[in-house]
This record gives sequence, structure tokens and C-alpha cells, in this order.
Amino acid sequence: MSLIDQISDQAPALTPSEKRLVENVIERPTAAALGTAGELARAAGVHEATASRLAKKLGFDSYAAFRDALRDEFIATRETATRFEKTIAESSSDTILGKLARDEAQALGRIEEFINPDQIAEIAVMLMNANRIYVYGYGNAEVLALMMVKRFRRFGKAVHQLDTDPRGLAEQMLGLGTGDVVLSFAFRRAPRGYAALIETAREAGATTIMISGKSGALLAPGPDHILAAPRSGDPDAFQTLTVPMTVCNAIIIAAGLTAKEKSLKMLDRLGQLIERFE
Amino acid sequence: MSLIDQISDQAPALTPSEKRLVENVIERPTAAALGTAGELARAAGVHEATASRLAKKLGFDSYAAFRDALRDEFIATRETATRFEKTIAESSSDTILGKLARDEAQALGRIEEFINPDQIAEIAVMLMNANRIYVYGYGNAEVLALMMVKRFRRFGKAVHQLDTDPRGLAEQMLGLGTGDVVLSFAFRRAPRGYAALIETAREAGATTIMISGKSGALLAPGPDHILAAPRSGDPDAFQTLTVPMTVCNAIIIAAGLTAKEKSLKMLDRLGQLIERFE
DNA sequence: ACCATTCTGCAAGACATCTTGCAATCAAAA
DNA sequence: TTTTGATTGCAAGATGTCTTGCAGAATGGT
Repeated sequence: MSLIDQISDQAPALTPSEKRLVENVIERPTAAALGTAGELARAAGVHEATASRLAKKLGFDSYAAFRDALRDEFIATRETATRFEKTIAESSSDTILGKLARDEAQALGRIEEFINPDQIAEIAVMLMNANRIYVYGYGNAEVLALMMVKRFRRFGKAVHQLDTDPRGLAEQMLGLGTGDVVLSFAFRRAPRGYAALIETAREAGATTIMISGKSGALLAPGPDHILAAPRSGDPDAFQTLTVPMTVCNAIIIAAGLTAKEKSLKMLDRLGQLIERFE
Repeated sequence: MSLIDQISDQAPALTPSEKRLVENVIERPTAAALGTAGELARAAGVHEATASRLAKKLGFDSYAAFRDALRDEFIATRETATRFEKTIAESSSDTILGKLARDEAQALGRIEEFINPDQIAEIAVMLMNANRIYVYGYGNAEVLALMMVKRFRRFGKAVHQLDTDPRGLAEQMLGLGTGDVVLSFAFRRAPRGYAALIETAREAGATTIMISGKSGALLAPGPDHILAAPRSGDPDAFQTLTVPMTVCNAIIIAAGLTAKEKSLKMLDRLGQLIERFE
């Protein structure tokens, strides 16, 4: 039974004070979902105790239970999860491929909680306006580095993939200057030579961008811009590059759109971009 | 200053326990935004007091203030003007990133309709038993080729990434013999030199494996084994490597499991494989 | 090995929030 | 008007949550 039903059932039996409380809840459900009984009562101009009694009257064990129901109903956190869970539920099997696909889809469903569209657009513009782009990825991340190098080369940008050995890296960094952008990847831990990379870039006046898993926020020194989203649901599981790759793809698409006439609605044009991408 | 900035500023000064807390917050921000200090602490496996101290260390007056900041950042409340944009972005997930994530999740959900678990296991065994592995990927597929090369090298296999230019390719194929496996990728169209590759492999007695999108079935001459699954739902959309990458990951995991004691249940062991993979 | 320092759990208590018995108030019916 | 019953605020106490001094453990430097 939904929360609204639960309230409706009781509606005729509500007292004036309780009605004021309910009106208040309906008017600003998220505020009620986050606040305390006292706050709601004050907003409705009634006593705290009345709020407590209302919760019971509506069939909840306590005011806390009532608030939890409000959270389930009005706070965005769960809707996104369930939306994606539906997609996955059908393919519930205990095979490696099935489990993997499910985990990935789940992680993808949560991307938007961590990265907002403005960041994607901002970074796409940054890359397209860069003088030169330096891409750095060590270990598994080299795969993504290669992908970005390929894509942005096709956009006509000057792109350099940085070596992973310290000596080569140092040599390549010599040319770094203002207007350049360093795009780097880090998962689980900071890549070898990471600190030196960021510091050098900063000294040279280049912008640093980091795409990472959940560990991103912990990196020191911090990059100028960071896109961090956790990978597959279970941190103890084999972690893949699906989530960061999707972030990269979003950047690529955004960059592609930036490059063309900006007047057209973005999503309408996705389809038209195939030839440029493939 | 955003919350992430605030955390990043302090990142180098964080203690192990505090890092665990921060990781937990980053991983499930909405949970942290709604819950209590004690709940967060329990989830991170540290003492409640540490959570309280962390909030202060990050520059907040109290844990409550920290939680309020989390709410501002991660919970879409529909009232205030400042959060208007965030709400729009979330509710109508018509952003590039959101649409992309949804499409990918959908495509992943359908993988199992096209590829069955036995095929994955069979190919994993084939690769692990191969004398030498030759990996061929042209264009965007080179990204996946690189990934497979890296992973199987780490398994101790002899892996060669084949050149994409005809001359280099021809030279590298000279060593091909019985017991070798050629793993190749093809999306949209057959890669350059594909026919020659397959024919040469067949003459040399090597096994050929193809990972592809839905066009795979049309390839001529056909490979010995094929894993084909369609990519993102809309064939006219920008197509990514997410689905084939997930297939590759499944093969990698299966290969990893094959290599160790086979008596243990496969899925139970997924978690234990981290160190071998990262 | 020793010392200094930092970290972290414990537990007490401070603080916030919720619940409930009680009494005052109000409205409707006798 | 009086009576009855429901409603509501009050305030005490119950419960939940956060903070902080302290001491033992861990860490790093000498």
C-alpha cells in the first residue's frame, strides 16, 4: 500500500491539527522526509506530540517509521535503483556472464548519482578547446587511455598518450604548457608517477582531469577536475572498466556535439553521429 | 565549495578509519545522507566516535552539519531554486550520460539471450590451453584487443597482438601453428584483412574465435567459434564497446577460475580473485 | 628498543528527538 | 447550562544520537 493510500484511508478521521500536518507533508514531502517530528509540527503550527500521534494513527509504529515511508516515496535514491533492477531481474541466472551483466547494469544505473551532466559537458568542452591533450593510463586503465586517444584523434585534436615508464613520461612532459589538458585515469590506487604528473602539469599551467572509481576523491594532490563513479556494486568483486568507459563515451558524445552546430537539441542528434564515430 | 572538494582538501590527512568512512560515503552517498553517524560507522566497520570526528575534521561543526551537506549534494529536494536543475536532470534522465547508462544496462540485460554460459567456459578453456594466443582488433576494437592481451599475459600466456597493417600482419602470421588460437574482434563490418586472417589460421591448424556485435553471423569465412551479442538497444545510436567488453570480462573470469582448483563453486570465488586481476 | 605521536574504541554524558500520561480546552448533545 | 467525549498542549521521561575525555594500540622516528 502506498503512502498516499494510507493517508487517504484515514483522511475522514483526521482532526484539524492532523489535517494541517498532512497538508504540510503533501506540500513539501521531501522536507518532511528529512526533518524531525518537531520541525514538521512547527511548520504546521501544531505541537510536536500531535505529529507523533499522527504517525501512529496512520498505521506506523513510530514517527521514525512514518518518515522512512516518506523517504521511500519521495527521495530519489530508490527509484533509480528499482528502474534498473527491472531490466536485470529477467536475466537472473547464476552464471558468470549473467552475474557480471547484472552487476554492470546496476553500477551503470547509479552513475548519475555521482556525476552530473554539467560536468560531462564541461569536460568535453575543455578537451575540445585544449591546445594539446595528454592521456595517461597505467595498468588496466591503459585500455581506456587508448580509447580516448583514438576518439579524440578522430576529432582532429593533437593527442599524446603518455608513457607509463617514469623516464619516458618525464621526457614527454617537457612540452607541456598552458592551454594543454592532461587526462588521467586512476582505479583502486594512484597510478605510478601520479603525483609528479599532476604537479608538473600544474607548474606548466595545464589543466588536469581525472576519471576514476570511488577512490578518486582520496587522491593527493587533487586534479583540477574529477569524474568519479564507483564500479560494479560489490567492491570486493572483480572490478571492470564498464562504468568509467561509459563516462568516457558520454564525454566523447558530448565532445562530438560540441564540435557541430550547437543549436540542435543534443539527444536528437545522437543518431546522426554514427558515421563520425565508427 | 562542493563536498567533494572539501573531502579532497583533507584527503592526504585522513586516517585509515576515516578513509573507510569516506569510501563508504562515496559509495552510497544517499544512505549516508539519510542515516545516522552510528549507521555509517557500522557500515564502515569503525566506531561511531570516528564518524563524529571525521565530520569535524572535514570542516563541519557537527556530524549533523556534515549530513546536511550530503543531503544538499546527493538528495534532490524539489523546493529550493538552487536545486531545480538537479531535479530536472535526475527526473528526466534525458542527459547524454543518463541515456547512455540506460541503453547500456538494457543491452547488458539481453546478453544472455545471445550467448550461453557454456560458450564462455569453452572459450576460456580454449584460450588457457592455447599454445600461443594471437589477438586481432582493428579500429575501436583495438581497445578490447589490448585489454585481452594484458589480461592473458598476466595469466602467463604467450600473447601476441597482431598488427593492423597488412604487411606487419602477414609477417606475424608466419609463426602460426597447430594449438594456437586467434582471437579476433569485428563490429559493424569485417576488419581489414579479416578473410586472409581466418584462411591463414585455418591452413596453419589454428583455432579461430570471434567476438562481435550482431553482424558477426554474417562474416565470411566464418570463424570456428563465435560470440555475438548486439550492442546498445538502438542500432542507429552511437554504439559502444560495453557489451563486448562484458563478454570479454566473463571470459577472463572464467579463465581465471579454470586456472585454479576447479572444485570450488565458481561464483563463490569471484571475490577472491581480485588480487590476481588488479 | 625506546619514546613521542597519532589513532581509535570505549563509555559516560550531553544533546536531540520521540512518546505518553495528564489536564485544560473546545464542541456537541442532553 | 451541564455533561460527555474528543482534541491538543504541556512536560516528564524514554529513547535515540552525538560528542568527548581517556586509555590502550598502533605507528613512526631516534
